Formats: sequence, structure tokens, C-alpha cells
Amino acid sequence: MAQEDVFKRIVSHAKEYGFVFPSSEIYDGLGAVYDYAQNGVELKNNIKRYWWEAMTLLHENIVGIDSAIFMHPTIWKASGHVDAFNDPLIDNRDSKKRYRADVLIEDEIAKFDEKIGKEVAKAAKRFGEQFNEQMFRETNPRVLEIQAKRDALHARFEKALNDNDLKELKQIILDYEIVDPISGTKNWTDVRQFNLMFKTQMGSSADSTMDVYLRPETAQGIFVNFLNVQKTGRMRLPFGIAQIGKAFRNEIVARQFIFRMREFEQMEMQFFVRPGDEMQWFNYWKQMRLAWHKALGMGDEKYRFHDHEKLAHYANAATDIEFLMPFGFKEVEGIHSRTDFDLSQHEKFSGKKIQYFDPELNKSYTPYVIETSIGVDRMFLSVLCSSFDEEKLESGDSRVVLHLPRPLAPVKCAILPLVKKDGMPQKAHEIMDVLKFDFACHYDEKDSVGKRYRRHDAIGTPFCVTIDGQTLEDNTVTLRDRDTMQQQRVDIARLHDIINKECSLNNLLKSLPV
RNA sequence: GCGGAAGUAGCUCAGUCGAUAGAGCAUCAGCCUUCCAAGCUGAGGGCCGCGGGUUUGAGUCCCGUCUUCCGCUCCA
Repeated sequence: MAQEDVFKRIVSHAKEYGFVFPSSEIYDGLGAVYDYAQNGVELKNNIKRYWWEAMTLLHENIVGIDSAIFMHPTIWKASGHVDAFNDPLIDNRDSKKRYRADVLIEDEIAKFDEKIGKEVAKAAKRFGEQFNEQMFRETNPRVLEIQAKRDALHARFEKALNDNDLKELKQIILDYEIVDPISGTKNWTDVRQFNLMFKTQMGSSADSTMDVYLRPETAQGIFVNFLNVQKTGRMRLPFGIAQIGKAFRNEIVARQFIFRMREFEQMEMQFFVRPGDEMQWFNYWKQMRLAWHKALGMGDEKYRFHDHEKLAHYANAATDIEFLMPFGFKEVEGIHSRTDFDLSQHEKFSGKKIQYFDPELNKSYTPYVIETSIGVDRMFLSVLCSSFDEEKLESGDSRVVLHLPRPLAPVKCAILPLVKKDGMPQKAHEIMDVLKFDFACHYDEKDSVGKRYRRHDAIGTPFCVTIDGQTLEDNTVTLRDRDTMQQQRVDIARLHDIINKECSLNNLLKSLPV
């Protein structure tokens, strides 16, 4: 309960201090879509850079690409998304349960088969050894009658499915008086198609359009470019392809702020390995990815692995890295051993041979794939949640502070003249003009300095530099630390090194294992 | 989709029996201020979610509708 309140405050803090805005707010908003604001976009970019550089700079066998959101529609048939993401669903108003309409009807067809089966079984018992099942099925009037009904239903069902006629599916359910297995009632809603993929048309003239989808994951853009990258980059197994990009899903229910959005961003890396080596690499990437998260220093106890017991059709091993959000441990990243499913599927659907010639083994094969897939927005949310703190101070005061990992902070250093006169603003700008090439700096001269400190605490700025009268005499400033609120007098010349030591992304990257 | 709650200033909210829309914070201008917010003066900011109805008169009552939030449902 209290945790939910905290989450609410985090959400409103995100809006109030320019991290995340609800989309289209002046038009009453658009469900489950959010915009990143002036501070949010910096934090998000820093997260992406941390990931990108950890992948492409630290691993000489990983390269990046940026594939288009539009892709050939057959790709989604090959990947299985067209089938898996298009279900006709119906709700029962009494049990409040949701069913796949096609499954309900298939069950009904199965009941006819059962009835026939019973008749056959009864007859078999009666006739004993002389029983000719095929003849019985073809001649017995009762069986023929049931069979006719069954076939009629089946034909009608097939036609409705082929025509994608949702009204007809509903009508079948009504006509055959199919009841909810739980409530036993026929109080059904209309059948609705839940297209989890967004569809649009490509081509501007009406007679030459083609249905295309907004990609529901970025991974397929990597798979279909596997050969291109491997050949032009002269890549040898094992190697990886990394990509950051938007993906789109029509979630049935989108809740919990930016945790589940219809438009979201993924950072995915597909690592291609020899068949048989996949478990070794699966475990390697599990450890590597966890280390990447933990290096941010948000607390080792906030992470856990969640191994999948039910595996997707393409996977032979899968785990999630979960992070402790205010609403529980939630998936932030998935690590999957996808076998050769994707490349084989694309080979099948495209008709192009997608194999790798291994010079050491002197033979060709379809590589296996280990995937690491992290949601940028979820990562953003985990950073925001774990950083948010409402501190009680000794003075009895309180302050809201974001203890962001320093290299990720939107602003690294605030430049504050103690008062806006006596040449202090000018001196402050001089300091800023030096630092701004290396760090995101923010100048502020409005209100008392204490108030400005609080404003920067609220957006997670690690350092505040205050210029006072003494600065003009001896070139020293007050450097104030976000977390400890401690101040020290330092020479202007030292500022760069101090800030760099704490805030540089390079130092963070250097702490990672490879 | 079902159930619940809520929509009034950028934010948090008040608004009595139906009678000229308010407060605090925030913003802006100025003054004062030499190191941890909330000093002084002034200003800007509102289709009271939207549509209809009742009424001389509606933020307030009635009906409808939309949106958001919470729970359930769904979710490689």
C-alpha cells in the first residue's frame, strides 16, 4: 500500500520535473503512450549509450545495426508473430473470463466427435468381433446424423475463420448454444480480434497498397540482416549484432506507467554461435548482463533471475533479469537461447540459404542464437524508482532527491552564482564555458542558493558548483555533493577531474568484466 | 471487457442551501538576500473534461459521453 503511494509520487515527480509526460495531454491523453521530456531524454540517452558502448566497444566481435521499423510482411509469418498475435477473443459477462472464440468452437466440434465415438464404442460392444467400424460409421443413421451436424458446423467455422468474419463466429457460438465452462451461461460479448501487431498500408495509391506491420520486436531486423553483416563485416562465429530501436505492440491492457507501453524501445543483441555451444554462451551472457546492471550500483539485492519453465516455441532456455520495482520484481531484460529457429524460418520463407561456413570445422550450418533483449523504458523506470528518495534531514526538513547513478544523470553539474551581482554571474559563465564541452551543465541564478540545490537534487544532478565573492579573488568555488550534501572548497582547475572521476561513462565501462 | 474511484490554474486541492471561480505551492517582473527550499511587492495564468437537460440562474442537480487511475481479465 505504502509502496503504491511511493510509485504514485514517482510518476508525478517524473512529470513535474521534466522526465516523462503523458502523450497528447492537451487532448486528454492517449492510453499507454508517453513522451520523454527534457531531463528524461537525457537519462534515456545515457542508458542507451551505456548499453551500446558496453556491447560494441567492449566486445570486438559485436557490431551494431539500425534496421527499419517497416519490414516485409512475410517476415512476421516466418517469425510466428502473425499466428501468435491474432486471436479472436470473446468475454463471458458472468464469469468475466476471456476465451479464444475459435477454441470454444473447436471444443464444440470435439463434442460431436466424442458423441460419435460413444456410439461407435457402444456398437462395438454390441457386435463384438464382427464389428466393422468403418461400415458402421458410414451407414448408421444416428452416427450419420451427428456427423452431418458436425461437418456443417466445421464447414461454417472454417469459412468464418477464412473470411475472418467475427460476427459469424459469435453467431456460431449463439446458434450452438455454447456456454461458458465456468459460469454455464451464454451471456457473451461480441467477438473481437486482438491484433497485437499494428498494421498500416504502404503505398500511396489505393490500388497498389500492401499491408505492413510496425515491428513488434527489433530482433527480426537482425536475423534478416545476418548474412549481410556476416559477409560485409567479415564476421566469424561467435559474433553478435546489436540494435536499439522502437517496437510496437497493441497490449490488451497497458498499465503501470512506462512499464508497459504500446510504443516502446528495445536494446537487443543477437549472438550467433555454433550449435552445441549455446548453453555455454547462454550462461556467459546471463552473467555479463547481470554484471552490467549491478555496475550501476543500485543495489545487488534488487536483481534476480527468473528462469522460464514454459518455453516459447523458439527457445530451448530462457531467463529474465528482474528488478525490484515498487510494485514487485518485474522483468527488465530477457536472455533467450533461440536455437536456429529464426534463421531456419527465414531460410524456409525466403527461399534463400542462410548458413555460415565454418572454416575450422570445414562445413556449413545454421548458427544458433543467444538473445539478450532489454526494454529501454523499463530500464529507465528501474533507474528512476531505485533513485527516488524522500529524505528526512536532521534539521527536520525533508528533500526529494534522485540518487541517479552519476554517469546517467541528465545534468552532471549545476553552475550557481551565490548572488546575481558583483560579477558572480560573469565568473559563473566563464566556468561553464570550460566545463560544458565535457559535461552537461546547467546555469541557474534564480532564487536562494539553497532552493537551487533542492531543484537539482530533484533531477539528480550529482554536483553543484557555487561561485561566491572569494571565487573572484582566488579562483576557488564551493563544490556540493548531491548525496552527502557535503561541501568542499576546491580550485576551479580541479573541477574537471573531480566531476569526470565520478560521472564519466568510461569509468563505468572500465569496471565491467568482459 | 467487468467492477470501483476521480476529472476545477503547471501541481495539490477548496468551493456551503444552485447566485460574479478561490487558496497554497509553482511561474514571471522587481526588491531583499554571501551556502541548503517556502522574506517583501506586483503580474500572468481557468470552456470547472465534453455534450445535452432542469432552472430566471449550474462547477454544484439530472442524463449521456470521454479520459485517467486502481483491481480483475489478457500478455514471446
